[in-house]
Amino acid sequence: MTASADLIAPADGLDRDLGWAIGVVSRGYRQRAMGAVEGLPAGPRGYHVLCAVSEGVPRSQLALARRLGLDKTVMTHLIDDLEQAGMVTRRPDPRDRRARQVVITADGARALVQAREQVAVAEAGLLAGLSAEESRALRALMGRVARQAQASAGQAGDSAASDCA
Amino acid sequence: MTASADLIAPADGLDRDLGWAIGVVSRGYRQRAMGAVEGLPAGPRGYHVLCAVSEGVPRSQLALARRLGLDKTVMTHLIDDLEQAGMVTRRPDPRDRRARQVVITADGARALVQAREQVAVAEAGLLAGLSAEESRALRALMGRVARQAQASAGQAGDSAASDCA
DNA sequence: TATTGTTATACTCTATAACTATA
DNA sequence: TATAGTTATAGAGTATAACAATA
Repeated sequence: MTASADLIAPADGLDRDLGWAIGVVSRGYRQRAMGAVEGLPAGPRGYHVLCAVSEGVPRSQLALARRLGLDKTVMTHLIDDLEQAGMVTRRPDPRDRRARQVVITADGARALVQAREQVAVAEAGLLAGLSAEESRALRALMGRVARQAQASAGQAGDSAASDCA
Repeated sequence: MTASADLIAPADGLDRDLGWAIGVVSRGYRQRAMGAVEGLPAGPRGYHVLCAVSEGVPRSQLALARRLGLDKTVMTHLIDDLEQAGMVTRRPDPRDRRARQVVITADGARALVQAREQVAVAEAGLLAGLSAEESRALRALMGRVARQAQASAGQAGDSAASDCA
């Protein structure tokens, strides 16, 4: 730095700039997570799609897009990549010939298990400065804020939130 | 796992997928903040630059970039936009003819005060589902994680973190 | 030789519109 | 008329390399 010494506030004044903290944490997570899901196509987003696909009954691309808060055009490309990598397959919905059900393959399930482990490691690294209790508190609070944010953003949200971990 | 029904966790299992929550919260914040800083150029990033510029002694563009964890090439464009809007000015550093000091103008200071108020409103909206104590806890925890993430990412970080709010 | 700042380039993520085939 | 999916396009955000001026 050029010269300074008199910063306006002490170090903990950052607590009040939530947006700044969110941006930094988000970038930090993305960097770590990108390494963790290296084996998957489309990076962290492909990982989350795979998570959603593996959740329960096969869903349409549109249902997946709504679940993840993404646009359907984005979902097309993500499914393209995952299908090309042999991790999911598209099959026609017998009850609606417009729709396609997306199902995970054995390879996809294997890759997902592996990715989950490495993502857990990456998350732990990100929260390394926090105690176990603080980590739990942060996860819970962020989860609540995220659910509310998604509910208020995309009104067509599904019932439950992602359980992927 | 192909067509199962046995989900691993109930709805609150999302607590464990921190990355997902971070992404949703980050997007939600950006949407709200973009409206809040509408009067500033370059959106939330211009706002944060203006925050950093107004902090203390004038700093060089490179110092600002390091402080915000951005690349110096990004900083060039951000300062361009802010200068064109009349909110900051570049002036030569008398002690280093390579460097330029970035200082805030009266217009910039006025715009920043106004933006801060609206950003506070946006943040409050994002955390509307949390109690006052929970909000404080989340801000504190996110701040700690952010400081550590920035410290481990850009080793050349400054001493203090942003106090902008 | 290293650093400050600029420019140019490319790649990713995101947003939008237009089109098809079904309903 | 509305919906599921695809394609194409344009805009941000980010990362990198190359360059000029100065240290």
